[in-house]
Amino acid sequence: MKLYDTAEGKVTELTLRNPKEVSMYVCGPTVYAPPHLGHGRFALNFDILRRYFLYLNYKVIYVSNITDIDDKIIQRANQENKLTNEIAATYENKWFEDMGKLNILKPTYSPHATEYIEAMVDLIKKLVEADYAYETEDGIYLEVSKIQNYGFLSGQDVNSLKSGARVEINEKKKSPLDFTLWKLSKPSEPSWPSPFGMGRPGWHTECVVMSLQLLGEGFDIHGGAQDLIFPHHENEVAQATALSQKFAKHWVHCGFVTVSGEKMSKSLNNYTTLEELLAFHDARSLRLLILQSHYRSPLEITKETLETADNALARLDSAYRRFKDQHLDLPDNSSIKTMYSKYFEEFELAMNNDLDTPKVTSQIFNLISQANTMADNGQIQEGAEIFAVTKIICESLGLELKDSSEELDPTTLDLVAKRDAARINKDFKAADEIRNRLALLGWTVEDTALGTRVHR
RNA sequence: GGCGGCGUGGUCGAGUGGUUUAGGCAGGGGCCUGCAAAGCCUCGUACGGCGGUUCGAUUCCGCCCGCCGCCUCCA
Repeated sequence: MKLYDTAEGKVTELTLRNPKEVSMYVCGPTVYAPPHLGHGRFALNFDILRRYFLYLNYKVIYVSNITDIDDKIIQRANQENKLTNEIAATYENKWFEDMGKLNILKPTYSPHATEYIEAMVDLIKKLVEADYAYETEDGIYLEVSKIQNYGFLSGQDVNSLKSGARVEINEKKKSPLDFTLWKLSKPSEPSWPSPFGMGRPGWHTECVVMSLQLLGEGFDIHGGAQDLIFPHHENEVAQATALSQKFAKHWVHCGFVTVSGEKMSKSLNNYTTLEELLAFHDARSLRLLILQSHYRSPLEITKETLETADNALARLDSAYRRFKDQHLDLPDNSSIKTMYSKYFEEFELAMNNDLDTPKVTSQIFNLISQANTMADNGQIQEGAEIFAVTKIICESLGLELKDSSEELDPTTLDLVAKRDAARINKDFKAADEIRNRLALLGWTVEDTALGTRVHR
């Protein structure tokens, strides 16, 4: 399988530490606010990658951290007059609630920063002892100039980094590029003991410690969104390098969600929360929309693009209803895979090419057309089998198809029955009136050879 | 200033050195249907600009224009 590797700047063959197992670390959220579409995208992109490994029968160890202590959490706690751990708990719950709605698999491990403080202190101690870190009046810093190859991940030349481009330079540091390992706390702030004084760990230290501890040296994939490449991931590498620890083998970064061409972010205040989106759209539409574009490209997520995805999804669901109603005896999934191996080969070929999910969605819609055409021509069984292929592919990407008529309530069922009766009596006026009523209730009626079908 | 990326038909969004098309959505026409819905068939010939390489470039190279990202916390 080929994946783009940020460090190499090109698509390369993915090699695994252990041939049957994939170890991946994906930087998780800092829990101080509800997740927005940008979070949804990266979580979905990496969920899709993970599920594809599962489809290929790899064992996947998926680690994604929860940053539950940092400046923003403290700030939020102060604003709301709450404890930092209350804020963290609230938004961690919100995170997993929304992730659940998006059908994102839970990480194998979700380590919390606050559970790894001792290990972080140990790492910082080693860095200080090895003379890679120094102390100032407000904390411990890593001295970047001592790191060989600093900048290799992000392709940055240390000398040409424009320090202080948009932020004030901290005069206490030896170099503006040096970054915090341990931040000494002010009296009112949450703090943990360390040989350097009471304080809290720097963000970049968290991820190195937790990834190496849970996955071990030389783990396979480290992921995140593109804004983490520099300095966050570069700084993680720097710490591992300083301690001669083998770090991630392969770096995967996904693109941003954009709003009118600009990055969606908290600071630009142009974001939409996942909750807001889910109030008006099927969560599956977001997944489909994300599958239809490449994970490294910027993606506009708007009312219009989501409505488009809603409609496209309806096409998939409608095929699902159609073949489900036939009540056919279909071969099991593994037989389907054998019988229609060429479609699965096509699927894998696309996915193996740096996750070409847009090509896969194109394949999915072509298969749907093929299945429908067959069924229209009386080849119901073959059509249903082709549809089964499609369904397996969709589900392997976390896209579940469903029949909304399963949610029918008795009142609606009664209306449907009355309309059927009217139609049998050729009382089309009455039948159409009922159909209009159903439409007002949000139900669309389909009269099919197998009876009346109603769906959202 | 350094590094990285983008500019595709009404729209979203892939991809590719050339013969036949990504795909979705929207739209036109048709079949089917009591009418619809769903489905099927069908129509629309696009790749920012200027050069270069080539038998041939949207696809490679150079330059230019426009846009965006990172160099601060950021998914």
